[in-house]
Amino acid sequence: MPELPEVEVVKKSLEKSIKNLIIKKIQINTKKLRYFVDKNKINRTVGRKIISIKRRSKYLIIEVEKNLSILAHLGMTGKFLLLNKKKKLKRTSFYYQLSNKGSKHNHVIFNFNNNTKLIYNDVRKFGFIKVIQSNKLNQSTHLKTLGPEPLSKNFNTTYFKKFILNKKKCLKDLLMDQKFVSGLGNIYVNEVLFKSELRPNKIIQKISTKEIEKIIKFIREILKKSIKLGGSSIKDFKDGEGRDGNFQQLFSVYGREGEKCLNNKCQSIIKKTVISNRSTFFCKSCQK
DNA sequence: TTCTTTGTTCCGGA
DNA sequence: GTCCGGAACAAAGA
Repeated sequence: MPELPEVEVVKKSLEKSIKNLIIKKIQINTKKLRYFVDKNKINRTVGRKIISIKRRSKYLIIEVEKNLSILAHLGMTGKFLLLNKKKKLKRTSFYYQLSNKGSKHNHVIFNFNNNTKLIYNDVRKFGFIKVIQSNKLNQSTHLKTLGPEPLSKNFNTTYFKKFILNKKKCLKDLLMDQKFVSGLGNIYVNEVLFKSELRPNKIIQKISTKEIEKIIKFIREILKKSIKLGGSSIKDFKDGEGRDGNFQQLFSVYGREGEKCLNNKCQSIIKKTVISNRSTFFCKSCQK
């Protein structure tokens, strides 16, 4: 699943490959992704140069000349793929190989002035691509309610304490709340709570300052490590190979129901439960 | 056929 | 008004 680290890797990849290129043509092969695909609006970017690539939470923002931005979200299975002039996959900005079977899910294809192409491919069609005026991005429904970036200085102990005042949620729901901190998804929240040795269903009013510090520390640590690995695995990417193996190895609890806890000397088995309709994995011995 | 999976938005109830 | 939890959304594999 594309979570914050994956989107960050995509951003860095696109910064190297499509910045300063001019959009020559856009092929749109679907009427609807997560939302209606507005061909007219998207086509307004044709003829304009790409001036910056940004990430906010899990959103990717491709800014073009004259106050337009392409806002994209990868949803569950969205990915950007880059084709060079010989139509060979030059570098994927995400971890799936583009198979022949997968090409029917190439929904939007950007053609650039140097004959390279950027393909938006999405099997589940749960992602989206929109074009918005750059100076109105922050007021868009998608971005306006987002909390601080988890890797920014604004996300700190003081902020954490202030936000949870008079709130009743459990810890997992808090970390999943994009208004609290933006960009953490189910997988990383499971991982952070395991490392922090805290129960997902712990009531947030019962969390100590030390525990808050631990949570923030592990959020930063896990995200940074994942960004680093994502980057290296794209560099080492070879045709016909996904990066599934490497990617999965990162997880300490997610998807490990029934398996032994990975902490030293712990003999417990990882449990699975459901919180707010999301799979939740934890060790009942290590997480208090 | 039904269940599961993902993140965001929307909506009803408290 | 505000907070919170759950449903809906697309699509496919088990």
